[in-house]
Amino acid sequence: MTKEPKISAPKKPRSWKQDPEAVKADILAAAKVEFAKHGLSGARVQDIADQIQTSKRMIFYYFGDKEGLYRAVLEEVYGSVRQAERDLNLDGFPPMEALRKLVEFTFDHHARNRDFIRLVMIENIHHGKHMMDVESLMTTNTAAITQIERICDAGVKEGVMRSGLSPLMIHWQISAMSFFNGANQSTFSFNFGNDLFDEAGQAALREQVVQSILASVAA
Amino acid sequence: MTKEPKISAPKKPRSWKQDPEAVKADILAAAKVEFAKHGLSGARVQDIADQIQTSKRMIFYYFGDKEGLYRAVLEEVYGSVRQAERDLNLDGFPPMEALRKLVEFTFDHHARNRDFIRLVMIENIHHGKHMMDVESLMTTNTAAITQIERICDAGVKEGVMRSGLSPLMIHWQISAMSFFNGANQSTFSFNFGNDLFDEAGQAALREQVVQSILASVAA
DNA sequence: GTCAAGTTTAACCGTCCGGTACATTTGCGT
DNA sequence: ACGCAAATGTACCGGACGGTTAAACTTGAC
Repeated sequence: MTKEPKISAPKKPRSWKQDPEAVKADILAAAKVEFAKHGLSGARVQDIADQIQTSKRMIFYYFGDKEGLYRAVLEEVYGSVRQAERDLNLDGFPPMEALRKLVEFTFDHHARNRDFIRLVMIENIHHGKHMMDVESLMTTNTAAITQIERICDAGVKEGVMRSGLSPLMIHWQISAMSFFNGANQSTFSFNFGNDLFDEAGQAALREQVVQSILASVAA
Repeated sequence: MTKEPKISAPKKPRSWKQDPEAVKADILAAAKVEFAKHGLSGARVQDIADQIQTSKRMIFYYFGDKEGLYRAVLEEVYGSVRQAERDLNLDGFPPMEALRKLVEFTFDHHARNRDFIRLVMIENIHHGKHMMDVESLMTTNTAAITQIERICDAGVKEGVMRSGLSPLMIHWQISAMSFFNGANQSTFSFNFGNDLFDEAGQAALREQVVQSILASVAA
């Protein structure tokens, strides 16, 4: 009842063999959960080690210190989000439909990845100072913006969207609402009730977000 | 250069007189800043005491423990926000204009109160568990919603707004964007550049938020 | 078989920090 | 003046926690 160890997928036998990559992956996965749950200072290195079949020592061995581990987690989660944005291809659809799909995708993606949201919240608490030290994140994230840019260009050309739209602002708006939905659920529902967060409420909210974005770009 | 003590406004002389209310207020003000800066586990009780003319001892004397102090801070900041929402009166204005003013007020209010935003972020990290223990916050916050409800009713009656609008969702949307603007500035600007956060960018963003809300309620 | 590099363990250390014990001072009522 | 309770100062404790030490084990190259 008290222990539920192991996270690693079945890879190498690894009973007592050396398999550093798997150990690192296990640590990273457990750390992601633990940092998302408790924040940087709130997370306990010992607790992370306890989650999996390894020792605290190994965490420092592979990641240097607690902040190094935290940075590795950031790198991983942001990397996969950027990848997801690159993979999303909406070029075949008419502009308004493409934009709708993009909003829905973003909304759903945030709803599905609460750990990501929490890690971003935590990083913002720290003024983004740790992600600044992650080399792979130093490049500006262009994929998400150019995606919207293409949609807008097409939309304007077809006469269904206003001209002079700012793809960056549109992305900001979509992110804002998708993010807030997960990030502030606790305090919002405490203050205003839980109606927006059951299944029906979330569906309505999602559609409302879509509508307001579409309405604000329509010609 | 190293010390900048005292926060208390000029009240009682309080050179070495007892003035518990002022001490409590000082502690609360310093704690608000410190918790907003570093989070619950990240904040140091000693640091809070160092900010003002008091000792760590007094903090535990008046607030019991660290979490008690944190709860007191939550109570104070949420209380003043709710008060601000109650004080805002837009009844004299035409519906669309009233809604515009409400959005602008909310956006600006969040921009001005970064400490509040950060404390709410922190409380959400903790799943809102501490605010649940604050009695004065146990009542649902109705003022903000009924305000919007009145505007919507008037708007529908005048034929300038759609019927079937959800005041709760509108409030959610306004909050989402106003909140995100302050909350995620660090990570957003790191990922997508700083254009939205200089003076011109903020003005444009504010207007964009207004426009998208108005567009989504328009008849 | 030997050796070095990589990997893992268990025990440990120093410090930070929330919280407390206890003495002391202050203001007020009488 | 005196007593008493509220308020404050000082010194300290105990445990948690990030990080380290030193030695052992595993593996593969030669």
